[in-house]
Amino acid sequence: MSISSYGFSDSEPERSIRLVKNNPPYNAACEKCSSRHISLCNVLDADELKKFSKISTNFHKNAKQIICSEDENADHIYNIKSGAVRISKMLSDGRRQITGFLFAGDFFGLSCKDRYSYTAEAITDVSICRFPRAKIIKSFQDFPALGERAFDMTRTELESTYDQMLLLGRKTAKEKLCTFLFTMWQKSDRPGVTNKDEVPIPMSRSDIADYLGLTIETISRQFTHLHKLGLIELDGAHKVFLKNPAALSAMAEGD
Amino acid sequence: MSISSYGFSDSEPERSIRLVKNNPPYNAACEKCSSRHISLCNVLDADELKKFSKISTNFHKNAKQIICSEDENADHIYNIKSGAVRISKMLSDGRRQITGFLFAGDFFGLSCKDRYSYTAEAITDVSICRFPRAKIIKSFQDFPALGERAFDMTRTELESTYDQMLLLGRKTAKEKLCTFLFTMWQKSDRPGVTNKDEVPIPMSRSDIADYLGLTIETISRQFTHLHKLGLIELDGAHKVFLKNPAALSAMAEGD
DNA sequence: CGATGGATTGAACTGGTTCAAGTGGAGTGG
DNA sequence: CCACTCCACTTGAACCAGTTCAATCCATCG
Repeated sequence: MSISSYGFSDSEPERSIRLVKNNPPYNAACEKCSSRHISLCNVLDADELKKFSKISTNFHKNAKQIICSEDENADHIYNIKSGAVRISKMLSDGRRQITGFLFAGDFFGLSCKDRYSYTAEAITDVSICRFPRAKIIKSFQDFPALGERAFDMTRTELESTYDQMLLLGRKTAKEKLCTFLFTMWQKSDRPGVTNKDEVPIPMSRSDIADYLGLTIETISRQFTHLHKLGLIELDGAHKVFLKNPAALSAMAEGD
Repeated sequence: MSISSYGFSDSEPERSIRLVKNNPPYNAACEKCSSRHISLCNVLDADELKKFSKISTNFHKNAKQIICSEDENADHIYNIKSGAVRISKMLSDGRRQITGFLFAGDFFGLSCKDRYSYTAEAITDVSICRFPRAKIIKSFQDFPALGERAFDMTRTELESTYDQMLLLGRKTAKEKLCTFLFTMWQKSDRPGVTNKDEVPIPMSRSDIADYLGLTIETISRQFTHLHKLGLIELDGAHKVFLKNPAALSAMAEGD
């Protein structure tokens, strides 16, 4: 990617990948970087990558551990190498909104303020790559393509929050769950998932509820309802098979 | 602003302006640019600004006119010079979610892929500055500070969509309206608004409803309710006086 | 002055919540 | 290997915040 494009290429690979299954996997390992920093590093050549890697620290977190907290100093930027992370905000009385689930290849922490405005927690055991804020900013200077890439990903993230606002504000419980399941299905074409109907659901019902603005009971009832409609099969609480992705997608939009 | 900061300055003027009243006005005219492109151009010097201005086209839209539509080719990026604009998404059956209201100084169209993912419509008569997409991308190359500024504003916008997701998913009708009114009050410290309690509400009840994920009836009832609590005074449908901004703010967070 | 259309108010209704009672699967320890 | 515990998940039933439907109000405008 040249600097001139500034991330505004007409073709938008990561968008189409999100919408169409069986394209190159959304979260495939970076071809250049064994650490799977696909999102950020796939614009760098081998030499640049070597330099870039030096500023990072790799670490693990077990499921349920906090990676960073709301109001903490925003000193680091994180890139997920494996596992799943939830990003959430809380009201003082404990009501929670999960703003997104992140997977291998996604990054977070690139906030515009000096403190994080959200909490990031491991859903599963995760492997994470961390960059000091100051150093990655320097890297954006050293490798302009990297900054462009970050900008590009930020714009993609912003677009998807608009979709989520439409979901939260205007969709019914059934439409919300259909949207969630269809999106998870689109993202599920990655290493370790062989059956093309199978969708792993790493998060709890409580997480899904807080992501969709519903309660766990409603989530559970809607799962049962979709099962009775023959649209999904359930295998425990964390594995779903989509029997008719097209119908699910249509239902997700209210059709 | 130097390129090295890449928009990640520790101090965040535009954020604090959003949160604290009586700071330098959020939407003040750009000191360098009579056209009030404050958001984008205030990182440019006079010469750069002159060059930058050449790629833009100025035009007007009357209230209720469409500026750009969902699924239209995203050929332009827009900067609002005066007036108010609503950004919305629709479901096929007509349910609408307004993702944001934009005012003088705000820009939009930058997050879209090759097609706009939302519709922008004039709420009031507006004066707008339009940049061809390809040319503004070239400008980001010519004036790196401009690209950094755009990145910075995009991240700020992303942060505020997280707040809106918390509102849509987890707040009650009363909390939603309090949040809306308090935010409008914070933004209202601009030319033309003299009384510090006065908050102009340019949008209709229907717009507020679609922004907060409610119905017009609920909006109307909550206005009446807040009035009965003595927190606001109403002067017609488009002017509100906040009698106790602090209490309104607390109520907005559920306290 | 009547027509128009947004805003308000009232009353019935309902989708989703809340509260409460099961169910089932994974882990533990005897 | 079974019994026991734990906890996430499911299911049921009552409830209610916000919607829906239906008047009515009221400011603006030709």
